[in-house]
Amino acid sequence: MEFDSTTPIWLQMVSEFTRRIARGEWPPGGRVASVRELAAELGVNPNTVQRAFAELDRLALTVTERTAGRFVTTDAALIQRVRFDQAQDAADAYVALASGLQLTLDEATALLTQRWNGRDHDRPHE
Amino acid sequence: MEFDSTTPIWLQMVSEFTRRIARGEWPPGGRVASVRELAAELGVNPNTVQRAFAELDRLALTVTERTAGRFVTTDAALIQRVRFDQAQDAADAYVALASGLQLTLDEATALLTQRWNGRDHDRPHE
Amino acid sequence: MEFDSTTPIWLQMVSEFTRRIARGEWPPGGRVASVRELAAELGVNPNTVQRAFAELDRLALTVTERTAGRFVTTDAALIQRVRFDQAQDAADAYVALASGLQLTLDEATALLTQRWNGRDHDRPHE
Amino acid sequence: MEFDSTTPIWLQMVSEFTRRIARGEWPPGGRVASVRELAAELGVNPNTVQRAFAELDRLALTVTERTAGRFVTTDAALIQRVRFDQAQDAADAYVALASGLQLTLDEATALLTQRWNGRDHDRPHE
DNA sequence: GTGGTCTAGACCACC
DNA sequence: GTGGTCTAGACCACC
Repeated sequence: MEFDSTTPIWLQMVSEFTRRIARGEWPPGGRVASVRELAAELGVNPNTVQRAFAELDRLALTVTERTAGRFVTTDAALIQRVRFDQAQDAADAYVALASGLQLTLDEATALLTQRWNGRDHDRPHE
Repeated sequence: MEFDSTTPIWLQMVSEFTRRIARGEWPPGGRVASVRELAAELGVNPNTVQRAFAELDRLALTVTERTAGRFVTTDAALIQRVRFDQAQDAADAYVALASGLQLTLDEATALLTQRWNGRDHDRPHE
Repeated sequence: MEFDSTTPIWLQMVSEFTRRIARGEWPPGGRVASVRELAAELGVNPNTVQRAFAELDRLALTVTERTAGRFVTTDAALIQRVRFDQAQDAADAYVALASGLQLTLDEATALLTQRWNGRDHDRPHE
Repeated sequence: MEFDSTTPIWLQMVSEFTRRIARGEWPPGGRVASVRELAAELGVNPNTVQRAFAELDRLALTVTERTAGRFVTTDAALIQRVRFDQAQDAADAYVALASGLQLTLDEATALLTQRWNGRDHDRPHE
């Protein structure tokens, strides 16, 4: 994970971790790596990771069990809601760009279908 | 226009100006503001703007006429091609995000239609 | 029972035990658990419990009978007086907070009635 | 302001500052002392004060204006709501104590009235 | 080992 | 000057 310098790192981490939960990369009920582990892995201070998780806890996307660690929520409806929000944001971005380029909805839809079907199922690397 | 610090500014300007041409904000055959003007407006060094336009000239998206200034190409096919590339990139981004969220094509299409129809038609710009 | 660190523990125990007698949780004439038992239960040094009871004995709220153990007073008037003091302290605290919040007496009374009637009658204890 | 050691300092500050706003000690629209000033005054680290205000900002009880400082909200309805919550908490505490002492609502009300009318209007010190 | 809090101090943008 | 972020490192409770 790379950070851009215009947004606070902890906020970027909130977005990234939310995305991982929405995508199922961090499955419901699963244990997330410890604050210290993630800090080492991402090359940031544990306090910064802590701050990000304080927000995820507040959003109830993660729950903390004092000594056992931190876990992804098992609230399927909440995860579904987040997943929906993420999808909506993605759709809005496409709408903004496509309509800015003077595409019609039909053209935008056709293009979507074409790119969807032709997409790389096994991208070579990165 | 804001710049992120991870990519050279001139490259970000190439993208931005290309987008303006693709969207018709800079109409075909229209005169482009001078390097000095744009540099002042964007708060960057004129050399940086110059470098961006060197690239646009190379792509034939702009043409420089010694004394008269710099103009957007009138090559409709080229503009169309650029517009198409931009739309394709936007579609690909949506495909990547939506499929990452485990949406089906049908869901992605339905969401696109819904957000398209419900979008702000007269956002106050920003 | 939890202790805060700003006041001597034995003093906090005096308050707590007084409260129990005033509330009737430790009924008049009833035998009080031994110093050792209470110390173990509360996780404190027996000497600390002893000190608290020395004070309760002094206030005549408990009486020690050499061999039989320690008992809550049967002096109904004394218990009544203590109960009254406790109630008064509680009322004073409410008065201080409510008047600090610029409530009128009428508002404070109305709120009291409302909260009294709407309270949990069978809280699961905690 | 004194801190007890059982609750995080920043949380105690949230409570205290909320109380000040509810009581009108920090009037609506008024500027609050800077993070650095408050930290010095309260003898804590500026980061700790910052953390408390992050929460107040989140609750919209304060608003931050980048360079000018931080101000109490002018949202009268919000302040009213907070004031109401505080009063409710105070009433609940009284209800719990009084009912625990086996008082009837009539007794609790009578006691309230008595202590209200007899209260110290000009306490000598502290 | 786990998470949570706090301090000290640096640095940033914005004015 | 203002608020905001981040690091380094200590210390705590809980197991």
